[in-house]
Amino acid sequence: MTEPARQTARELLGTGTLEPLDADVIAVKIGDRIVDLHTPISAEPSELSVIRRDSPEALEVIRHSTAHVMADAVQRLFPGTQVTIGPAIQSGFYYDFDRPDGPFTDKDLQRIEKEMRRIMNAKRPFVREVVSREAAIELFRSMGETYKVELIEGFAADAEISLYRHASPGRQEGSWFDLCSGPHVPSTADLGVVKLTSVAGAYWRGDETRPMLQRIYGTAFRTQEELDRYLEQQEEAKRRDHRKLGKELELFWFHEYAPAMPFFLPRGASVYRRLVDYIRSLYVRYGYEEVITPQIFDKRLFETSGHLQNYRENMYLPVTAETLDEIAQQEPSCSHPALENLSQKPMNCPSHCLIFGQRRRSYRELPWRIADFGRLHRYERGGSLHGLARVRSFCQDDAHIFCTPEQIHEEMRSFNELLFEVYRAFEFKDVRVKLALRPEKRLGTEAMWDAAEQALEAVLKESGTPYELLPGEGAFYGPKLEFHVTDALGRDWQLGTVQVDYALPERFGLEYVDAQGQANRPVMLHRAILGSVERFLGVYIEHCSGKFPMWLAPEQISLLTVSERQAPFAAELAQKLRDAGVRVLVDDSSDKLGAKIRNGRNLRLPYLAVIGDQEVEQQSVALRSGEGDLGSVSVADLIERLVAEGRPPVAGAPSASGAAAGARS
RNA sequence: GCCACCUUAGCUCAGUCGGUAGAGCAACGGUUUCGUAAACCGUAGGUCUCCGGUUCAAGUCCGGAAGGUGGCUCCA
Repeated sequence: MTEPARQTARELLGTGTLEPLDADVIAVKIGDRIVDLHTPISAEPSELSVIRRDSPEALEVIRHSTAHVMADAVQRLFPGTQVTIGPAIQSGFYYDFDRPDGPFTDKDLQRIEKEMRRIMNAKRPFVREVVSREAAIELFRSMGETYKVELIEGFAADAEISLYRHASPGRQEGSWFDLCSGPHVPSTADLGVVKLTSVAGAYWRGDETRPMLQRIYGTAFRTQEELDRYLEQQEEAKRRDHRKLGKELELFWFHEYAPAMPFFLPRGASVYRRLVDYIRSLYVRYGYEEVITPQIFDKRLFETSGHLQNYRENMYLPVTAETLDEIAQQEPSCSHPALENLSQKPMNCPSHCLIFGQRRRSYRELPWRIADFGRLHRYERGGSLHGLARVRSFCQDDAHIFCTPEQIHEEMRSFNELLFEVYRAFEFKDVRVKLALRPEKRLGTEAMWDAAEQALEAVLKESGTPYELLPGEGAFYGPKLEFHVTDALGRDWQLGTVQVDYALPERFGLEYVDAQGQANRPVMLHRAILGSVERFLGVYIEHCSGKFPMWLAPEQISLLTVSERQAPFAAELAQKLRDAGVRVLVDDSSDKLGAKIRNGRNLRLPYLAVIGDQEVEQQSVALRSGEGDLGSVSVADLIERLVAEGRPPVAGAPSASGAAAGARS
């Protein structure tokens, strides 16, 4: 900060070497960094690009400044409330407060919003000020802002500490200020429209051992039209919500007697089964075998695997009546060890280790890929449950690959190919890859973790896949590659995963005999493509808005009669279609045609076929799809068409997405 | 788990100041036999999530529980 060349962007822009400063300029960009007009920088004017109020980057700055105005309003209305942090986020902004009087109500939000408008209407400038570390700590301490003091104390020794002030009506110029690195708009006049959306508790620094703060979420846009468009998008997201569609389309259901454990109704079970069958069909090509394993195990299994030591809080520990009686006899106040004699499995890997160890294994058997669609139970905390996306009872398209260390690379490559073939088939385009590294609670040596993490990273680098690192997020037995997609509401969910594991084979003492007759330890890869079938279905329902493609739809077509006279023809045609393997409904109710079409459309059926006297006469149907009227189609053509379109992506002739991988196996 | 909010018919939702339960859709019965997004008439459907409290009286007010919804670092 002693560098003499430093000037603010406002000064640089004023020199005439760039575009002249006008009222629409709210910040500049240097490379990827957004810098406001208040902050001194050492840069040449040529390195700057101007951010105007209508540039996409401006929104972030506007929202951050709006968060400041909100904090100002809150402290005016609720004296004694401490401010903490308030960043701009993807869809708006939030600010966390410590309010001694407890949470904010919806009424409070309205008052705050009103106060914010008053402050914004005053149209006063933002001002940046640099202070020394000592002065900053002294300042915030004297104000009783203990969170800010804690923040400053955590900064690097050489960090520049800045305050941002803006004026609010009835106060001295610049009297409200906040510790902040910016960037901020030049003036409150540059802000747009604001809407406070919700309140929520949030732990200080996301740490549940720290105080619970009150978070207020809001969003801000340049214009009312933009805000309205955003609100409309939110409405659309709600219409696609899989929990809503699950109910409307009678796909699945929950009952409080089995919290977070879905019941799949006939229509949902139909889709579910087809999903699993599709994965099974791929396993044939990719060289997997399927096993079926028990549900409940003696606790010794999970002691061996380490689950009881590392995963206990997520496990269901079933108790039999007999066990309960024993407990009652031995220990009236109930003892834990007895309760843990049996465990519901939370993962399939331990039983697969048992199977591997069932007999002597040869190197000729490796890589050995065993798949399992067993039902798993995991106790998830109440607050994290969400429709089908996070449940306590589910099944994965799970498989474990036992192989030699040399085979890891090829197995990873082949899995990657399989996974993207599947994601392409479901038309998931924005898949994000994350590499989760060793967690605090873990098995195995550092050398094992080094090797495993490197193996995963190598495949990513080789294929040129962009990825993000997640330190500390790996499974307790190995690092993970995670494949993430976004739901209709913008939430991020992990679907597929692949994990390299040296630890479990070690704990189970697994061995294979190599070509020299020596015993060797295999490596184990844990992998899933859909991840949990439940979650996948939930995310996919939102992805396709409940309009399942032909091969997944519970019913592929509904035959709609115009009047009673066509009922025999419809019944006859339905039977022909069923004989050809088509899933068909008949609507020969006394509803009028318009109502039948409406009902069929609301069910998101791929096809509707209208049958009136004319169609009976011509042995045809008047076909329509989600897109609209497709005209008259003969019975023979209809059957052919539905059968062809109803095939899953890889069952018969390879589709565009299946062709590349079809060469393998 | 923690913070806030929600829970009334199968679904979506009304229910005023505390005075004893309503609509639409769906279901069922009947009438209608109809040509591209909702025909008409009628019937039935309720432990107002559960437990407790206040009150002459509770869907409504208070406390607790269960289930659900949003959120719990995208770091000043």
